[in-house]
Amino acid sequence: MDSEMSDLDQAPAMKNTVVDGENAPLYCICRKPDINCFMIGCDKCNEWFHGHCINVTEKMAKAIREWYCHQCRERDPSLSIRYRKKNRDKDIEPERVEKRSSTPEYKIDKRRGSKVKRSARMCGECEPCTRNEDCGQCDFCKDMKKFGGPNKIRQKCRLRQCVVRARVSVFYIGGLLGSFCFDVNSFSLFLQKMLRVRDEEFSLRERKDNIMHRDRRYLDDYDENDMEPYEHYKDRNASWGSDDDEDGPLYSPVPRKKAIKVKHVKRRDKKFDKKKESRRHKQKQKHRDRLRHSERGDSRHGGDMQQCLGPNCIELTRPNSKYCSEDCGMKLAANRIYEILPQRIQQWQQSPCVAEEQGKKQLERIRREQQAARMRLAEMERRFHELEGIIAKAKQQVVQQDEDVNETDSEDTDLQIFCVSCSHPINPKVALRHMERCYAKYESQTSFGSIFPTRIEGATRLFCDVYNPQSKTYCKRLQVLCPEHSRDPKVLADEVCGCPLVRNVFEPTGDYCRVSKRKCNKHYCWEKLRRAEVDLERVRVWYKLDELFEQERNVRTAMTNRAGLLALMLHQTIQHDPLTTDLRNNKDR
DNA sequence: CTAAACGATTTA
DNA sequence: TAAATCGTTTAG
Repeated sequence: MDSEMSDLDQAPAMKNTVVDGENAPLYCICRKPDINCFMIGCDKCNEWFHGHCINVTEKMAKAIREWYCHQCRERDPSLSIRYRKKNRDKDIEPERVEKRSSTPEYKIDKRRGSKVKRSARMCGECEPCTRNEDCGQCDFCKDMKKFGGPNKIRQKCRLRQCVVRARVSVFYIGGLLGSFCFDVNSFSLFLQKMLRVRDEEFSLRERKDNIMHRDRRYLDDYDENDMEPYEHYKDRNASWGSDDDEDGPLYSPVPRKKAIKVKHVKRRDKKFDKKKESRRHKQKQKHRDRLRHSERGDSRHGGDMQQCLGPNCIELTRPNSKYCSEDCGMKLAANRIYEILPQRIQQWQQSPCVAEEQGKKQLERIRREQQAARMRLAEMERRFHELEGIIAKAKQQVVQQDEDVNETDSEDTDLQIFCVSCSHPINPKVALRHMERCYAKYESQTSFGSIFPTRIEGATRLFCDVYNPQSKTYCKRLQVLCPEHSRDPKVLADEVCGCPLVRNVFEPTGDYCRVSKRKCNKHYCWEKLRRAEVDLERVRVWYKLDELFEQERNVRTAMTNRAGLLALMLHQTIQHDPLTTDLRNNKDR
C-alpha cells in the first residue's frame, strides 16, 4: 500500500506479546490493543496493523492478496504488495467494490484482509498435501463430478486434506476419523499436526527474536480446543484417556470461530480457563491428598482388611464390599431410614400438601362422574329391555291391508334419488331399503377389528366380537350393525312391520305399523336401527366409565406414591412463600 | 452445534 | 472455460 505512513520508526520492537495493564496484546505501529476495528496482517512478520493507522481500508484490503508492512518491505525490497487479479481495479474504485460485492460489509473477513489464499489450507509439506490423487472412496470424492457425484459438498478428497491447515470440520472428522479407515499413518499425521501446533504456539509465546515462523498467522485457526490434546499430553505425561481425565474428552474437535476478531477474546478465554483449570487442579490435588490420607489411615488398621460397617458388627468385610454380608448392609440401611424417616414424616405433616388436596378434589369429581355414568348405563340397560319388549309386542301385531297404507305407498313424486353407496338412481319408494342393503353389501367386504376381545361384564349384545383367524382380530362393530358377520333374518310372508307409530317424531301413539314387513318401505329395519341407537349410547357410557376408572387409578397412584417411603427419603418440600420463609442466611443480610 | 449446501474464487 | 475447492450460509 503506497499510501501507508511510515510505520517503521514508530514501532521499533514490534512485539505484540507486550501487554498492557489488562494483559491485552498490543499491535500495530500505535502499540495499542485490538480495538475491534479492521486490521491487516503482514505476510512476512505477521504483525497486525489497525487499518486506520496505516490508511488501509477494509475495501482496499479485499483487493490485496499479499501484504507486507513498511518495515519488512524496507528490509527486503523484493517484497511487494500483491493484488488479486480480478480485483486489481477495485482499490482504485472502492465504491464499486462495495456495490458489486454480494457480501455484506459486516461479514467481510476483517482480520485476514489480504491473507485469504488458496494455499491457506495447505502447508505443502505433509503427506496429504503432496498427495495428488483422489482416493475416490471418501464422501468428498464421491461427491465429485469425476466420480459421478452431485458436486454438492465440493471439498477436497479426505486423504488430501492438509494435516496442518485443513479446516477442523473437514480434517478432524473426516481426515482423522475417516482416514483411519484408509490410512494407518493417520495417527502419526495427527501427532504431526499437534506437534506443529505446539511449535507455532511456542514461537508465538516466546518470540525471543523477530524472526517469526512463517505459519504464525495460521495460529489464529487453532483455538484452545485444538491445543488441548497436546496440553493433556504435555501435562500428564502420556496419560491420554486415562480414567481420571475428567477435564474433557481425549479429543474434542470444535470448529474455529469465524475468522475475525477472535484473537484477544480467545486469549482472555484462555486465561480464564487457565484460572479455572488451576483451581480445578488444586481441588483435585486436595481430593487426592484426602484420599491418600484416608488410605494411610486405613492401612494403619491393617491394609486391605477392613471392618464391616454394619451396626455392631466386628466381622471383616467381603472383598469389594463395605460389609461382611448382605444382612449387615440392609441393617445399616434400615438404621439410616429409621433415623431419617421420622423427621421427614414430621416435616411432611407440618406443611399442608396442595397436591393432596387437589387429588382429593379430583377423586370426588371422578366419583361423581362415575355415579352419573352408572346411572346413565342403568338407564340405557332399561331402555334396552324396553326396546326388546316393544319389539316382542310388535311382532304380535296382525298385518292389516287398508287404504291409507296403500295411499302412502302409492304416493308418487318426480323426485329422483341416488344411492349414497353405489350412486345408482333409485326409486324413492324403495330408497331406504336399497341404500340399507347396498351399504351392508360394501360394509361387509371390510373388517373392523382389534386384537382384543371385548370383556365388559354384564353387558349383553354390544360388540360383534367375531374372531377373524386370518387377521387375528375380533370384530368391533356393534353386533346389531355388523353386516360382515350377521345377516338380517329372513322376513316371513305373514310378518308384520310392527314399528311403533309416533306423533311429532318422538311421542308414541301406542299404535303400530300394521303393514306387511316385506312391503313396508317406511320402516325398513326399524328394529335394527333402534337397537343400534341404544347400543351405541351404551358403548359411549362404557367408554366414559373406562376413562373415569383410568383417571381414578392415576390419581390414586399419585396419592399413594406421594410421601411414600422412597419419596420421603428422596424428596424434600421447600416452602417458597416469602412471608413464611426467608431463604437467605442471616449473614447474607 | 454440525453437516450439508452452495456461491465465489482460483487454478489448470 | 471447466474443474477444484475455498469460505460462508443454511438446515436440521
